[in-house]
Amino acid sequence: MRSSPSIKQVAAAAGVSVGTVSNVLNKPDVVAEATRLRVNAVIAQLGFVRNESARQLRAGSSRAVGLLVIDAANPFFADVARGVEDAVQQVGGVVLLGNSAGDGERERRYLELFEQQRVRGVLIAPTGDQNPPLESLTRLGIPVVFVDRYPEDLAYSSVSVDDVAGGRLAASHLVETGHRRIAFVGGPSSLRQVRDRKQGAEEVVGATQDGILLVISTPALTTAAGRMAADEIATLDDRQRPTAVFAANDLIAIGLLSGLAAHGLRVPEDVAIVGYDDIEFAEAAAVPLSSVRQPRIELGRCAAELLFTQIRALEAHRPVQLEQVRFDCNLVVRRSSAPTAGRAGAASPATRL
Amino acid sequence: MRSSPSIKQVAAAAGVSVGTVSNVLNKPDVVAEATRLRVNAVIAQLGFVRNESARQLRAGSSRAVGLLVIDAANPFFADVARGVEDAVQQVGGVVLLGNSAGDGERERRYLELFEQQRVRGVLIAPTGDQNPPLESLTRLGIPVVFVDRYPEDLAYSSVSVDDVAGGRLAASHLVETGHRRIAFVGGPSSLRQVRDRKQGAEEVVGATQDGILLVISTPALTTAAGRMAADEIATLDDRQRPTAVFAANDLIAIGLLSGLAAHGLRVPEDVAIVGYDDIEFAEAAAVPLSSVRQPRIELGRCAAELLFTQIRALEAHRPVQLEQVRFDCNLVVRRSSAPTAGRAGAASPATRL
DNA sequence: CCGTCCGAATGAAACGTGTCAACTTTTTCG
DNA sequence: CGAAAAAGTTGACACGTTTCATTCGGACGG
Repeated sequence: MRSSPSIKQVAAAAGVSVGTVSNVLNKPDVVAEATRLRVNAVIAQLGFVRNESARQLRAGSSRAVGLLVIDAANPFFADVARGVEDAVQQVGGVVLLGNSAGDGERERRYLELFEQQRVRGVLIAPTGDQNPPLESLTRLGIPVVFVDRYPEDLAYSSVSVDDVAGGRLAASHLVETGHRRIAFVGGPSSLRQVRDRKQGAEEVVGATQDGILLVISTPALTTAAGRMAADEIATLDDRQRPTAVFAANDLIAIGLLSGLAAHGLRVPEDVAIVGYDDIEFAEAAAVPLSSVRQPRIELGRCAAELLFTQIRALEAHRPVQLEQVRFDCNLVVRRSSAPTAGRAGAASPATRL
Repeated sequence: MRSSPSIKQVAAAAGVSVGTVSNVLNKPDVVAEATRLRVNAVIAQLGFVRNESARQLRAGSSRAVGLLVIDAANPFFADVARGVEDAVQQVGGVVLLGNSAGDGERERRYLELFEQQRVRGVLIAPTGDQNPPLESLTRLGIPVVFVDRYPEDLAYSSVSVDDVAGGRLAASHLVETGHRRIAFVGGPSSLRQVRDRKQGAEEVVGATQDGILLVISTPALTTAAGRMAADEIATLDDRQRPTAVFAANDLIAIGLLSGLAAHGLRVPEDVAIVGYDDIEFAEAAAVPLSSVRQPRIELGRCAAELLFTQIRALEAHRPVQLEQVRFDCNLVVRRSSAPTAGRAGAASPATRL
């Protein structure tokens, strides 16, 4: 057999009209029990599968929500996606997951796809510097919510974490434990997350008398990039080398960890490290990683909720209320940034483990 | 504005017929240049976005491929997904990613969704013991390829790795480095991957004179489950405790690692560990993890290719050739299973590091 | 000048579903 | 028992696109 029977064939086989079959499918309570059972039996027997395209064409709305992330392989976004999926499943929807891989072109292609599919709404972690092309979506009446990014023009709802504060948190910790030569490792700087975290660190380090912040740019937020950055750090002579690194991302941090180890540099004795995101693997890393924790799953779930309220408002023809939700982040200190004997922590009373 | 103009409105605005607009969209070369430019201008000006549902309804085929994995948060499957996505993108398709989370019910729901969407094909890493309900798909003429699972009835194409061999590889290594009390940690046993890996280990351990394989079942292949298994191992007294563990999965292995450390047990001195998958984080783990490496991305890419050949065959009304591709796996030895002084490795000449 | 052929454009017919006013049957109640 | 209300069912139309047989207007060859 090649294709599913249509509603019409089901109707014929069950001896009812197409309208009745449609009702069995969508409003089972308005059709008499006997009829409903008979139709359902025929449906099962014929192996009928409703054609979602036709449904959508007629009904004018899909059940899908588009989610576009920067890096689907990053456990941080995997967790965000899980939060989104949980929330969307609960209301009977489905998630179309796109991976822009930090590439504006791929981002654009996915958005176009979402438009053509007439998704109910879009959740996006934008990759580029300025907003991606979303006008077309809004013209179609498709609401958009930013994830992990605060839209400076406030034209969209958003769920985010204050990355500048996170950067400050990480840098303060390093400064307080006695570090003065600190490096920031991350990139590309087209990512706002990266810029904000760096800025936070700059503020803190700049406020010290003698602190200095080196910046090592990477092409992406991956372990491979972290390993390359480690090579760079290792080539510096002892006086130039930072005693601590703030990585824009746990993947970078983990790459640094193994890269530095390969060069015979110890963490935290020679170089302390603080990462960002507190992904599951941070705790289990070669040296348990200090990291700025974000509520990953909650971030996704909340973004989905925000999207739902917008969708409901649109459907009820009520005015759409934009909303900016900011979650708190907090620092989880582990061994990778533990104070060591050689470098007394100014603000930490206990200097040895 | 609320909804995109239809092809009809574009046609009216451009002073042509709908058929011509459709041609501009799909066969630009059959329409005169002047007309084409004019129509394209109108499309841009009106912000027309093609309705994919309508296209699909009429054309009868979608451009989507369904991918259903057991755990989207597992970096192994994230990499498989990347391989799939690469291949699908190349031919202008899109991927619908589903996460069964090891739950047969969710698996069923996603398959139903894929059917309703009339996806072009389905790639599935089945969760349950027997085959998931795929008859409906084949009835619809939607080809299915198994990923990371060999279908014993050979009713579907598949891309997999010989997990029994992988299990033997891991266990042999442990036996050769002198271990006799070995534990297998993993579950649920409804997963064939788990059963096969265990079987491979059993074969090897059973072939020794004095070897013994403990089995510790876990509810899932997650770090949390690994940590719980570590608790169990830690409560055993020294004589009962295995000197080595073969984890069904790197996530389990990483969980074990941190769990054992929390109980003061050293890896590999007290307990050696070998994992499975060789995910990116295995190398960077607290103790670099020995692991059975699978070609993750290649697995996904190959599965997609297999699916494409089936789709092409179906479209050309040629008979479909099923194909079973098996990739090799190999063992990557790192510190977590390095031989230690206390336990001379029978087959390894150097017993100390 | 006629017949042919060719590129270009047309317009109507599907595709499978949801909707809804209209119709029929059954139930209720005075 | 009959009228009115309720419950159940019908059938035609619309959604936006693709497809394809048809038409149109010229160019070309004889």
